[in-house]
Amino acid sequence: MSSRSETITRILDSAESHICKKGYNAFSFREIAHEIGIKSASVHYHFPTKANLAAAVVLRYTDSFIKSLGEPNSPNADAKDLLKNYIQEFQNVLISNDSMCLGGILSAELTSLPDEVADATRQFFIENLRWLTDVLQLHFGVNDIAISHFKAMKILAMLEGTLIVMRSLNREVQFEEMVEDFLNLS
Amino acid sequence: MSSRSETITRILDSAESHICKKGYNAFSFREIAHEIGIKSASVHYHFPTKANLAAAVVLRYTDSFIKSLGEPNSPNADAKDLLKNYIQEFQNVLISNDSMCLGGILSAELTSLPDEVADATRQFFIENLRWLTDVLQLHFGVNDIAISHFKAMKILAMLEGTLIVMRSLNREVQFEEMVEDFLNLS
DNA sequence: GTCTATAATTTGATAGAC
DNA sequence: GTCTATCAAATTATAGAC
Repeated sequence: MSSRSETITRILDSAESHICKKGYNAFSFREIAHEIGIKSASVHYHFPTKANLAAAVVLRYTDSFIKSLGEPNSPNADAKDLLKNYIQEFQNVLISNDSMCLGGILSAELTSLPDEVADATRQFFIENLRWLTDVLQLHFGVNDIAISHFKAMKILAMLEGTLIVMRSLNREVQFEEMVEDFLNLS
Repeated sequence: MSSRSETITRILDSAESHICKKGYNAFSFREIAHEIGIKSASVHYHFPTKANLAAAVVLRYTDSFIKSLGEPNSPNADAKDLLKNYIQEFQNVLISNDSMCLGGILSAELTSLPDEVADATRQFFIENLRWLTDVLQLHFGVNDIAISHFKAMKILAMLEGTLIVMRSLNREVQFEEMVEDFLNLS
């Protein structure tokens, strides 16, 4: 849709990478500027404040993440493939070096975030939960809305928690086993 | 054992509270000093560096957390009570205002932490996993070590993830339902 | 759109008096 | 053990030239 300039894209890419690795409070405009070969004042030209930049990062991340999951309402979507793909997205985060899920790391830091960034972070989780709930209701016959919400929460929490725990324990995760677990929908 | 001075205890308390709420990169010596009514230079007298202080916080937290869980080897320990108590500890974190599990928030920020703090954080998870694995093996007859490790990881990840997700979604968690889930050990 | 220059503030940390 | 005073560095952000 809106064709962002190359510079803006590179700023967002760099900021996203830094936030996923270290969080909101450990990256600076100078770092990002240096990384893409401009000065920090030029970053401020595109994103007036740090909160503004971080919020833009989260919105783009959420949008691209949800879009990558596929449409739960699509009639020919395979139910288990949808969930497998979802888990695969988290597995990708684990594989990409020293990174966390953007939503997960920001949610951990939530109390220290500017409102703008905290709101965008909450939205990430709301949209994830909505997608998961839709999949569970449409494809797994979980009609009770309280139950489907609980199961969706369980899946999301398990994946975020796995990233958190695996960050400190360098053990390789058996994501395959987790997939099975979830598909059984115990 | 070592009788720490009142001041040291208050510094550690304040630092722990700040880290649990905002993470390592969003608290300062001045904040803590002001909170307990001394000057930041006096905090440096007790803890030379920020890394030093944070590491001390994590070590104390881990020690007290594990101790509070009860001894898995104790012959008269009730198996389900041990696990229920474990989950209760996490529920307490959720109830205490705007707080995360110290290990969870630091693990999210791991790449931005001084080595000293990162190492202490890893140790928190190692000791949690050891305790959980012991409980599973001693009381639930999970003899296959790979399986008990996986189940322990699942429980720990689920609890850390629940804290992360619930921080952004202000929904009340059905911990009771989770307890049932875990006790079934699906 | 990018730059130089700089303001205003905060931070981790140290020296030395009491 | 706590204080005052201060440093050196980093940070977010702005003004104004090109």
